[in-house]
Amino acid sequence: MSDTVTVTLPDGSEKRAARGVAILDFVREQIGAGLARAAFVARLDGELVDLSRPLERDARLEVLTAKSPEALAVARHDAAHVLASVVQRLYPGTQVTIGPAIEDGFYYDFARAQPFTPDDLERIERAVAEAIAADLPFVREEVSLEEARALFERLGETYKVEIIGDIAGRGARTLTLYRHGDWVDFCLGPHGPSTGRIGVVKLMSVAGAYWRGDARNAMLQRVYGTAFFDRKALEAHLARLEELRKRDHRKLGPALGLFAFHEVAPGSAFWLPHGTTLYNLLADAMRRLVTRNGYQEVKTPLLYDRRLWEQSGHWGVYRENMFLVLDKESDPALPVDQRLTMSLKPMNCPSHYLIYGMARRSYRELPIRYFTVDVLHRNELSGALGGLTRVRQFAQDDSHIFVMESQIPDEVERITGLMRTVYGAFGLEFSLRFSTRPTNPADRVGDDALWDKAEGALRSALDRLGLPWELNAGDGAFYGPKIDFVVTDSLGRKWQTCTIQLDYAAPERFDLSYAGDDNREHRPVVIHRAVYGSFERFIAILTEHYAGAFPAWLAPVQARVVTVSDRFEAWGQAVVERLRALGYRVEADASSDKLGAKIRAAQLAKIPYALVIGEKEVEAQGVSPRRHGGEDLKTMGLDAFVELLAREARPPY
RNA sequence: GCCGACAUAGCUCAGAUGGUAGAGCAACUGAUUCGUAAUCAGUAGGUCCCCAGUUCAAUUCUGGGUGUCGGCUCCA
Repeated sequence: MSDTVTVTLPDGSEKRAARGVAILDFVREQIGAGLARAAFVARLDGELVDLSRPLERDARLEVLTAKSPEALAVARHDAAHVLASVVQRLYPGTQVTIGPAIEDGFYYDFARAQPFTPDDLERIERAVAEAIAADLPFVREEVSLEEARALFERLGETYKVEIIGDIAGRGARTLTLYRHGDWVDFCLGPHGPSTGRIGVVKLMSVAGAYWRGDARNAMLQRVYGTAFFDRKALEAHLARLEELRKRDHRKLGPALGLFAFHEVAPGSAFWLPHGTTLYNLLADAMRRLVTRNGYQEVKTPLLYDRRLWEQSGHWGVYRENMFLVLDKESDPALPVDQRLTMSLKPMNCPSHYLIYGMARRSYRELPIRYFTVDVLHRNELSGALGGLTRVRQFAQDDSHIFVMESQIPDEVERITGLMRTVYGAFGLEFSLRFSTRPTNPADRVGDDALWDKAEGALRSALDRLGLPWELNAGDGAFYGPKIDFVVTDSLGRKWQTCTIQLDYAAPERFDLSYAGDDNREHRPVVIHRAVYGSFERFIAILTEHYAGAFPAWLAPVQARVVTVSDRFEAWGQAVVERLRALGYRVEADASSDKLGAKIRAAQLAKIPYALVIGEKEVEAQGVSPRRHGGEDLKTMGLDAFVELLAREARPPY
């Protein structure tokens, strides 16, 4: 064996290195001292590794500095270790568990009877800063599982010992320890060179978290934090959080008169006049769109006998989430669960199956596409509720499409076209996620053969679309695999909204059929799909995406007339009436405020147009529109403005 | 549901070792008649989340409840 190895750098150049030399030494000697100082971690043949690792074989090497996002994730994991080390010093008896880097930061879960207080957090944060200032190197060591087990048993770290058991169960023979100072943890790594390289750490919050995320397990104390290589980046992150806070639909919604919540109906919104307008505009646009695409709107009952849910499978796997209703005519001596014989619908699907089954269907009718906007109820955990995004009552733009198997790819493509139309109209990017059968057989209906078929069909439809998608194994609905659309808003946040789900099980359960061209009965396949997802969630996303300043076609109030003084009220009123007569949503500011104050009020109400009316406008029988944001369009005749508004207020689909 | 924090005027927030509370904005009234992000003055507005308990006295302390917020595996 040669005593040198060949190292290929990202630019394609090759260098020879002594076998076994540490990456950092190689970089310093063969590339440059500057890069060696800036280096944080390395990527060796695609795998992130410590700079202290030796070069043992020919490999591709990439040096990552503080500029790379991967390095930041490593630094955050470093920060989690530092956090754990100071917590164990400050709070003896606290056990460590896991502490990964996550999007925007990291967390660490501690086993400790006493929760951390905000004061504790401050104290811990100071100690973390000291540990960073001490600039302790991270030292990697590989040990046998037995050694590791002995070490952590001696330290009394029962969770770590449990994890070692899992690792052993996966067939590993060794694991790696990382030390800084006198503190040790085992960890896949990699880590940065030393604590001093982490930069600045800020602890964000404390929270309870179940061990392994399972409510049957012990409650751990989770500390969330974030870390950045420099203070400016941290401040930019905090500024972004502040921007998110300002755009939060839970603040903007009530402030703009869109919706509100009341404690007597947790998880169910009250739609205020402005919000109802917005809701209806979205619903109307969707109705037009789907009608043009061959859908038929139907309305179905809200309350059903449990037999329906038993047939659909909901009673078995979804009952926890359903609102059950007591049958008052049932025998009071019976146990309560036997008297709860009705349920509010949590989904529209079974009712659409019933409609399908109400007539004999021919292959010539397919695809049959039912569309429903009905109120649905799902009993979410009280602690999981929040704003419009986690609610108990909502409505979907819900459809179930009955197709022949051969029609699946076309239909998926057609649905994707709807998604493009709608999301394009809002300037929302989306990506696709393919979710397959739930891992636990108890969480799904239908046998494996059906799942194989459904997953295969959806996958080939995906391939035909040619859009990039990622796999989300085990996250399918209980009745079928699905394609989720993940939307990215103006702040770069991702939201799961629309969905396409394939269902071979339901037609079996409901004995749905159609007469084929062979004059024999066949099973249709059901496609579940929603474009907005739920109106509630979609309006939350749009509110934050637009920061409450909706485009003219959606704005609850499209224009507000602001007069320079009340001498011009007559023409102001005439303008309001003319525009209203044409169907526009217009109001007047009749206060005795000065123009500047009225403009400010219109701006804060996020109304697309303030129509300034003074002497000039009365003479010209026109208005001077000022767009939200400040653009002054100068005086124009009322007809010219009507034309402008007509263009902008036209629904884009 | 579980862990933690929080709950004072429509909104944003002050406040008192336990002696029933204030500001700014908004609202209302009046004056002002004004040209693109705040005219001036006055008035009114409170079950200090709810229910118990302790106390001469509870918005404040204790207990229980409700709601909201941050979380509850992007698995060493």
